[in-house]
Amino acid sequence: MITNKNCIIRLSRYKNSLHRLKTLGFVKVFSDNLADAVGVTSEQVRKDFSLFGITGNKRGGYTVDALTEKLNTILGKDRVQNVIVVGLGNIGTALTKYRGFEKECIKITAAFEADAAKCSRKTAVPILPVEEMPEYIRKNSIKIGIIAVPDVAAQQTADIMIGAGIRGILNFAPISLRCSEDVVINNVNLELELESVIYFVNTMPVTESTASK
Amino acid sequence: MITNKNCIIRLSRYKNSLHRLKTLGFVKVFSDNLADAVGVTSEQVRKDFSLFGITGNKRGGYTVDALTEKLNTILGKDRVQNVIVVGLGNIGTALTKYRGFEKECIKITAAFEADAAKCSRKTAVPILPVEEMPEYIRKNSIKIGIIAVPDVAAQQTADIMIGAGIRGILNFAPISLRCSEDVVINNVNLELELESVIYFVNTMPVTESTASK
DNA sequence: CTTTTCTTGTGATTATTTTCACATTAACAG
DNA sequence: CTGTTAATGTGAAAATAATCACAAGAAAAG
Ligand SMILES: NC(=O)c1ccc[n+]([C@@H]2O[C@H](COP(=O)([O-])OP(=O)(O)OC[C@H]3O[C@@H](n4cnc5c(N)ncnc54)[C@H](O)[C@@H]3O)[C@@H](O)[C@H]2O)c1
Ligand SMILES: NC(=O)c1ccc[n+]([C@@H]2O[C@H](COP(=O)([O-])OP(=O)(O)OC[C@H]3O[C@@H](n4cnc5c(N)ncnc54)[C@H](O)[C@@H]3O)[C@@H](O)[C@H]2O)c1
Repeated sequence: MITNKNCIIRLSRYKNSLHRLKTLGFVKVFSDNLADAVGVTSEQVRKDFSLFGITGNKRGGYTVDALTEKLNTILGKDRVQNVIVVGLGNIGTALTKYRGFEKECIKITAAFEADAAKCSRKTAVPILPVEEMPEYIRKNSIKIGIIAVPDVAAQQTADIMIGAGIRGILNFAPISLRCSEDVVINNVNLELELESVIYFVNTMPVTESTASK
Repeated sequence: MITNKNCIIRLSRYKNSLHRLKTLGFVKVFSDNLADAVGVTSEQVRKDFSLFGITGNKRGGYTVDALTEKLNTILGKDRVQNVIVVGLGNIGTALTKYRGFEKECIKITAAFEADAAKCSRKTAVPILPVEEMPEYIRKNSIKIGIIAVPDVAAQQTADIMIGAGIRGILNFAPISLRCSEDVVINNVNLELELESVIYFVNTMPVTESTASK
């Protein structure tokens, strides 16, 4: 089984690039084209494909449509993936309003809030009281959830979600969630991402091209 | 020079954990404590410290205050880091409103928008016309910027930012930005992060503890 | 039909990151 | 003061990931 997250992320990027290449009129692509589009080497592209048994034509490259379909199947984009959001603050709202998920077969079916004043069943994505979450997860067999609650509430929220059947979590709270091995947790810590940029900028040697600016 | 991003992210995590441990009354910590808090091994903690010349006491561990200070210095948290945001839509607004950056010495000093209707010099963080951005960057020696504009505008925005002196970018647009080697780009692609969770959930074998749910 | 050209697919190699294993030493107990 | 214990610090080893190098085969050219 492939456990390399970077590899999966690259597959997603290839898929996105393919989409752009198709709109440019490409019918076939070479590993070079994808490599350039994504910013990796062509060997990396072929190696990634090789891991998933994706084959092309010697000298003929890959058919855009066939490749797209294979990638979509691998990435679960052949069917709609239902996702819930917990915590309708700044981040939760941004995600819920974002229209870009639809075309990726990701559907935010409901949001859950502790603050009753923010709840409403009339919005495009219903905002429900967090107490209803476990039942909702069970009834709708939801497997993926996004945590956008304050850090102090995050672990408890995760426990409830997992208890109800959630198997994968995208977590925006700046803490390391603890859970059993069979649940996937992907932590997106924006402060850390920014801090890492800051570190590298402060550390990087000043070169000719940046010195005078 | 350390180029391992994961290592820098771990340093940030250690720093955050230290803060929590201190509020719990810890004066000294062992590599074990930090390892547990962050979810890595204690060897990893010591190895990371070793790379930066951080030393503790045999049998005595590390003094919380001294360690915090060293980490803060390495991570550039000994002084305020000024950052700008470009694109005041869903994500840009969420980041600009977020109060958690302050305590991390990260200050969003201004936001820039193409839509004049969204601009205002009276908000807590001024929202300025994007035309003013290059001048602002130069005048205030801004080195770090966040891109939260639609994908089609992202590369152009990056070019303008870099041209004016920006050295590091946190990019939320779902495209691979191209730039010279001496600029740090950290791409946060939320769709990809979610897709990777979806992939692993769909792929992971169903175990005893998850089967019945 | 034969040769040349171009691109895939992958084993081998190299590089990077993590883990192991243990020498070292400070603190403590007796 | 001496032995024991519990931690650090770091080379060596292992695991993981990326790159290299090239055989193989399809398409195009001659
Ligand atoms: N906004 C950002 O730019 C940003 C940046 C970095 C990290 N984060 C992190 O992301 C998370 C969300 O940030 P935010 O700015 O959206 O916060 P926020 O305070 O705006 O929103 C949190 C929301 O969660 C709700 N909530 C609280 N407890 C809950 C519970 N138990 N169940 C359901 N809902 C609950 C609150 O009512 C609120 O609406 C936080 O952990 C924050 O640290 C946010
Ligand atoms: N919101 C999300 O949850 C989410 C999720 C995944 C990816 N993204 C990506 O993040 C980026 C921002 O997303 P969003 O939802 O905030 O979009 P949005 O459309 O809400 O906001 C974009 C903002 O940028 C402004 N803008 C456009 N061109 C500009 C320019 N050249 N200079 C300055 N400002 C400009 C627009 O006026 C708008 O206010 C997009 O690239 C999107 O694909 C967002």
